[in-house]
Amino acid sequence: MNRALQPKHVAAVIRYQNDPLNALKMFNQVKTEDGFKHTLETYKCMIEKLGLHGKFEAMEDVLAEMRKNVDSKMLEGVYIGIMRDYGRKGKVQEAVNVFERMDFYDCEPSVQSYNAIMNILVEYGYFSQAHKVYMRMKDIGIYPDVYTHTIRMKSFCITGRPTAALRLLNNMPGQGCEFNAVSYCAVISGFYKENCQIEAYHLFDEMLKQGICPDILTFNKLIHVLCKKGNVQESEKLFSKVMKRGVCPNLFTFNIFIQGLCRKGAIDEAARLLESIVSEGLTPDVISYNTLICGFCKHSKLVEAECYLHKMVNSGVEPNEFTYNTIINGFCKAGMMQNADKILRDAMFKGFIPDEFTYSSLINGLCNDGDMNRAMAVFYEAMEKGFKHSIILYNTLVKGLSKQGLVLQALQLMKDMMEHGCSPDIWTYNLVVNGNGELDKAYELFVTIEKEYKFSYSTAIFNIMINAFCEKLNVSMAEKLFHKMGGSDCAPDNYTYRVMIDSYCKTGNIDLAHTFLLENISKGLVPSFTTCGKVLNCLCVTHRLSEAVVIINLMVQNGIVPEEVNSIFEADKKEVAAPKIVVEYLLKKSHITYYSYELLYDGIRNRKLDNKKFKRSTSLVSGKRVANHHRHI
DNA sequence: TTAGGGTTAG
Repeated sequence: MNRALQPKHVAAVIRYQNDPLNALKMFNQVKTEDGFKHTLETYKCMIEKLGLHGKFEAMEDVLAEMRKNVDSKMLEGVYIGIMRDYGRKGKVQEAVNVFERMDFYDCEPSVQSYNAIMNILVEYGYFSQAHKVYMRMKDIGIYPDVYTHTIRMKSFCITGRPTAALRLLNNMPGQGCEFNAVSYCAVISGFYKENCQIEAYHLFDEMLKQGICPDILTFNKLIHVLCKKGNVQESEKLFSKVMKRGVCPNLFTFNIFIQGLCRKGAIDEAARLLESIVSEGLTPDVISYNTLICGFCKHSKLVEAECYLHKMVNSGVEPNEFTYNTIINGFCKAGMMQNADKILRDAMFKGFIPDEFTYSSLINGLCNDGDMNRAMAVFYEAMEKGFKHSIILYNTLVKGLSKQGLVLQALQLMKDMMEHGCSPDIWTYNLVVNGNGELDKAYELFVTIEKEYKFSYSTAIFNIMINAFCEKLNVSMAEKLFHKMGGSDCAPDNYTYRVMIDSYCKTGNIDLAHTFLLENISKGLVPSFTTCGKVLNCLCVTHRLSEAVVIINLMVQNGIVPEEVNSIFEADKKEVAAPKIVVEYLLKKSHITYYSYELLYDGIRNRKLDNKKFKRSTSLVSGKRVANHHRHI
């Protein structure tokens, strides 16, 4: 009979079923149908549906069953999909596990799988792990493709090194990969992110001149970087260029521009742009309105925000939870709690269920109003509604209590949260300790927390305190804490050193600034150019030139150099040029004064180089910088 | 759906 159930029908039903567990029920039921067997297609559909909805346990069960019935070699696509699902939900370890077990289950990962896991690692900031995957892939003999390179460029851009990304881009053709608009735009947005507008625009131009033009999707990503900074002008400049090449804006493009105008503070212009969308043959959607409403709220134009809430409803666009939360938060921030309440009630009448965002806005607003009783009531309501592990809700109330000077209650809340299995984070400590702005009490409190509540301290918590004292130029208290760190298990990190060195420079204690910088470097931490520059200025002003030159050389030895040094491949040239380049770079970026620059420039030239010491160090320059960078992650 | 698109809270 030809009427038998076919896999493609089953797959279609799974796809159209909204509830993943209902789909699973059906999936299991059809197994009992006479003569029916699940295929790669039906398994894949089922796994995709469960993964998309985060039903990972059920998904793993189906996967285990699939392994018994489908040839392992065919499963790479399924594994990649599962990695993506885990990645989307932030389950990075689970994604890695899937990747690591592919071999075991007799499915050899190809470049696609390597790319997939590398991308997840980079997205979540595990740069050194991503690099290890890359190295392993090369060791095995798999060739990286244009995706691999783009992911690596993205990793460099996220870590603020667009020049390194550019070098990668330029090397691609030599490795048998043609670059495309996506790889170009990754580097261009990397430069924009770092405010290197000239370099970015130059590269954009170069791309177009080569006949490579981004499609609207790639272009949108690029201008989103700019618009998030409120740089609409530059976005428009790029926009007119691609328009000439036949690229058409879509609704995403408009929404990105609306966001840019709002960020820039040109809300009325943003509103006009929204109105003009229709004349382009498109229709503003809920995100267009939400973005604009958010803009009005951020600029305290609550009347206009509410006006657009009504406008969207009248145009047939249904507000969603973003809309309500945005406008409720707007009213709460403005101290208009009654208005917030009215919107909330109307929204709930229409079926809106308050979530974490709503509760935190309300608690924040009530605290600012000084209405602690209601704030607590809303907080406990949220706890009952199932937000027991919400660090943000705890922090919101901790902030409120601390600001009102109710520090003991804030501490009690901190204790409660720990008892509920929710660990306080840096925000919590910061709020409790600095919340009421009375620093003299803060130290006592710090000690109290330690003794009475037996909280385990971390470097980050010490840093909060040290920074607070340094900001008030109370260096002796900061020192006291710094030494306390040595007595506990919390090692000072780069941030601790930066803060300490900064305040020594500010208060004119050059000896200690100098000592701390040397200690910082000797511990293998990498101080920033800014920090080095500050100490160098102090040393130069007091004519301690030889000590300053030693620091420049230490910077070179430890890879604290601008990118261009790494592009010098000949060791001899590098030896001579690196200190000079460092000094010039420090001046260019205004880390040192012109006075210091002149002294240092001569100092370097006149100093006889200790060749042995130098030779040993320069070969480490590029490698060490990367290693240090990874250590911070 | 292997790299590349828009909105909310401490």
